[in-house]
Amino acid sequence: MSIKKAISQDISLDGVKPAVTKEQIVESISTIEKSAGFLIRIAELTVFEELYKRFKGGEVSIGEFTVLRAIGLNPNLRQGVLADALHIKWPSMTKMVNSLELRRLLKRVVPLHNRRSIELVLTPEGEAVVAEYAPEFKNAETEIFTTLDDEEYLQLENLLRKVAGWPHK
Amino acid sequence: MSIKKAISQDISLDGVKPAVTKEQIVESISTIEKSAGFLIRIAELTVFEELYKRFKGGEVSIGEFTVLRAIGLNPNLRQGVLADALHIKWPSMTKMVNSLELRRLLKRVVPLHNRRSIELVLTPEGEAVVAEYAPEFKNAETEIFTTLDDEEYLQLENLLRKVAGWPHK
DNA sequence: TATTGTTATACTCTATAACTATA
DNA sequence: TATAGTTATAGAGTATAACAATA
Repeated sequence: MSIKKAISQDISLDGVKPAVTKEQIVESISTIEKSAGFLIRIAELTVFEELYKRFKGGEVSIGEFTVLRAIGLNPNLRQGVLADALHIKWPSMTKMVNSLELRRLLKRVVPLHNRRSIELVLTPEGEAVVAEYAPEFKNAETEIFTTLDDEEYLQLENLLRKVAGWPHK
Repeated sequence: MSIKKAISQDISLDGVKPAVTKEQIVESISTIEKSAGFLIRIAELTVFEELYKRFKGGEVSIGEFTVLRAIGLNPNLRQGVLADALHIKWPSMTKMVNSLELRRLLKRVVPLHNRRSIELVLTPEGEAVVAEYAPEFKNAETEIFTTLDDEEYLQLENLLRKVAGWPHK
């Protein structure tokens, strides 16, 4: 149930005055939301829930799609570098890459000049999966950010880049 | 290892030309980051990692602190309303509240006018925990958002509110 | 019959440390 | 000795459905 639905139901509960009024909730929100860190968490969950709807039951998870797309954009990206860039722990990345390799969506390549390292490339099947789900991802984004106009979207993007330590304007 | 360290190590690897150059990484970042949804995820992980450092080994987890603080700000908040507001599933909230109640940090109160519902209030011990960790949380925020000036911080806050569907300007 | 919360189960994700192979 | 990745393990968090109590 959504917070909005919960609130509207609460304030009309059986005609009895509720313990928590809409005004109290909004007040609490105003207080809690002073923390941008908290808001990032809530926004992230909002994004996840929207993406989850579109990816569940599909061929790849949201995380797997993100990894595959990153590899598609950066063929021969080193596994550890990719893990660090996406904030995925190395053991988790190993497991994910194992699974994706078993499903023939990517290949591990060991370069001659440094046989400790592993580079990742998509198979044609992997590229097909990226192509298939990219529109879903895009549509989810459109849905998530409907409340922002173009300028606000770009502003948000740039501010988040700064927070994450990525290149920005 | 941080992405920056990984990159700097990679490009100077044994004096051998690496398969992935810094320029390629930056290029990939520029492409991937077109997605604000993805960036919210990365920013959220950045926030989490900073908070995690400060909360690990402590009396409460980050999630528990967030719940306790919300209850402190909103005494007698209904359990389900709180769960929805924080995007925590009801079964998870039940388990967390069980644990917090066992540790005497909060109390469940069943109101007379609706004995299905459960209201939450902090115990004095719970209030002490909130008071103890609130500065840690604040300091983490300061650390996380050093790259933003005051105006940018407020902008980010407002944009995230819009995305999350919370009240905004 | 709808609401509120709990239980049970299975699954994913994560953190951590110990390990192998290579440089 | 340092780097790159893997394995093993234990814990936290989540989704889902079935359940009980109350309205």
